[in-house]
Amino acid sequence: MKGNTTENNRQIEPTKAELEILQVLWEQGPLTVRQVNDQLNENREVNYTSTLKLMQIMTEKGILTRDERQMKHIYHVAEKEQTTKDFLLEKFIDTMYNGSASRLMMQLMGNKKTSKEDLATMKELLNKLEQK
Amino acid sequence: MKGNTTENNRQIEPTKAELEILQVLWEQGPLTVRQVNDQLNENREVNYTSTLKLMQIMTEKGILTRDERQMKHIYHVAEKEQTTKDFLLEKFIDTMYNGSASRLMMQLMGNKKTSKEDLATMKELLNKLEQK
DNA sequence: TGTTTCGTACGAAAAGTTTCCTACCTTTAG
DNA sequence: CTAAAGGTAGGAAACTTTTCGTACGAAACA
Repeated sequence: MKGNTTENNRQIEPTKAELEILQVLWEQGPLTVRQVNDQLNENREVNYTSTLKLMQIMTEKGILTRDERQMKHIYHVAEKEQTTKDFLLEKFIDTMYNGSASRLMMQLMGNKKTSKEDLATMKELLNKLEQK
Repeated sequence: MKGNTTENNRQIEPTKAELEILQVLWEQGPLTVRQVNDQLNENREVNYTSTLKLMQIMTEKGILTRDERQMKHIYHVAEKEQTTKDFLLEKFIDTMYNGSASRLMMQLMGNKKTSKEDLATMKELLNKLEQK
């Protein structure tokens, strides 16, 4: 009931572990499994074949594509980073703030972790936007 | 490695289904399982005992507490709504925007789904904040 | 050339999450 | 008093996600 052939145009929601891999690829561009795995191992211990398997699955799902011309396959992210992030942000706002971006904004401003610099930057951005 | 006795002060991350239940309780205040289940069934079919089980698990985990004085137990959210949302938002910003709130902001402004009203509201909020 | 190292593929175990069946108790209606 | 309705508890099945063992081929190197 998930991967049917007729309606495959819907964004795929990456799992937690998949998102970790996406983050690495977003930051560092197309990489081999070895490179991704090394990167992941900076944070936590992961077996090479675990990362490999996950990236294979992601390729099946269409989240990644790969260049197989060399033995060391090179993996690319299929969608644009922005597209995926837009989708995830939207979903987050929907479930957490009933779809209201300004409600998220309010939360952000009340949050102790949001720095003054962040707030200043936001203001600047809004001003620039207004001038358009 | 999860529910040890010494270090239990860390925020618990609700699963997807758990979040659904939290949303109902956040909106409607303390409720019985029946009430929560009815609410969930407005969106999708869920068996009563599934909801019950989930809420029992959430109680074990400390996400919910319950008043057992009546046969129909009444479930409360243990943490303040804001506390949990702060936590989840922070985690989201960490994984998606490297911890930078203003980067999220930028994304928000570029997003087609963010309405003009939202942007206006945000600006207003920032102005108010500045005056303090 | 033989052996060690590094790569992919695949299946299945392990872990995590969600769903629901069954048992049994309490309350309510007849 | 009895039957039906509605409640909790617990275990196990079903599904999803994550991890890794094993097999096997290609490349590097002694």
